[in-house]
Amino acid sequence: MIIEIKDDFDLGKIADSGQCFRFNKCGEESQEHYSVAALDKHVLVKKLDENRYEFSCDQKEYDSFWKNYFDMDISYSDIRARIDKTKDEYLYNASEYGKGIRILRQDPWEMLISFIISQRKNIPAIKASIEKLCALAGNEIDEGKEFGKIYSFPTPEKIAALSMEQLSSCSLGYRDKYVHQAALDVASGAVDLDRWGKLSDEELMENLLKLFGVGVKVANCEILFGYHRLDAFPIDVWIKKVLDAHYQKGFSFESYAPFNGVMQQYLFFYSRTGG
DNA sequence: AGGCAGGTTCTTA
DNA sequence: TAAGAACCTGCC
Repeated sequence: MIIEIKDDFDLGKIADSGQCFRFNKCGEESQEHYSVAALDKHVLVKKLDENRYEFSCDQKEYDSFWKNYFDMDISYSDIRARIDKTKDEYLYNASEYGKGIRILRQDPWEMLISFIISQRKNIPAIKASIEKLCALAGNEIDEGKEFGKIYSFPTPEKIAALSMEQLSSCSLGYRDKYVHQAALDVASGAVDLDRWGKLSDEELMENLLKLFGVGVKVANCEILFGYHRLDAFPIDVWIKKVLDAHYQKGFSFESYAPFNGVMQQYLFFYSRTGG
């Protein structure tokens, strides 16, 4: 089905923005489209022209899932408009360069595991580990003729039931015990990620930091990408370089609240692939 | 071959 | 309480 999207929406930039790991470009140059997997859903999205996109799902699934996943109720062009070129030219340039990025509304469980795995790994390695984990413990949700089979992201119960040997086979390295413990915590009910969504920012951060293998950076990624709290500002090596090089007097968080996380995405994407 | 990659935990003083 | 080392694995 065809969807008209007028706000910022660039699949390639979203794919490279580091917030999602099951987003893949496929097809020929002229027939380019993106394969997107989230939890137990999968869709192909193809750009037809400036504002029109073809989704491989029906209207019902778009309305009930993907519309929310792509965060279509928020205007990212309005958020970009808050940036004053005369006050922060670097951020302005980053936002122009990253125009089209949106913060996806992803699942807290999937994001928690994904970002625990992400530590001290590069993006291709993160994606490879997640795909192995999905193939090992997820369910087949799409036969994926041209791009390989697509599996759902495993439930906490499924991961909790894996042996350490099976987890190791996903190239998790020393993170295998973190993933295993997180799965046990959630499957047993000791950790209730849905309920955590109702907590204050401070309480949510406090709870996340108690999890084995979760430090400040991973917790902030979970808050921003898993809970879609757009003011969270994860500081990784790339953002640290940006802050050191361009913000010695400090980044003006107060100017962009409650959307500092969106600014973080522009800075991250710009520093990695642009200037 | 040695260093490093979207960090966190563990060990020392 | 705070630095510094250790950590899996894969890829230059």
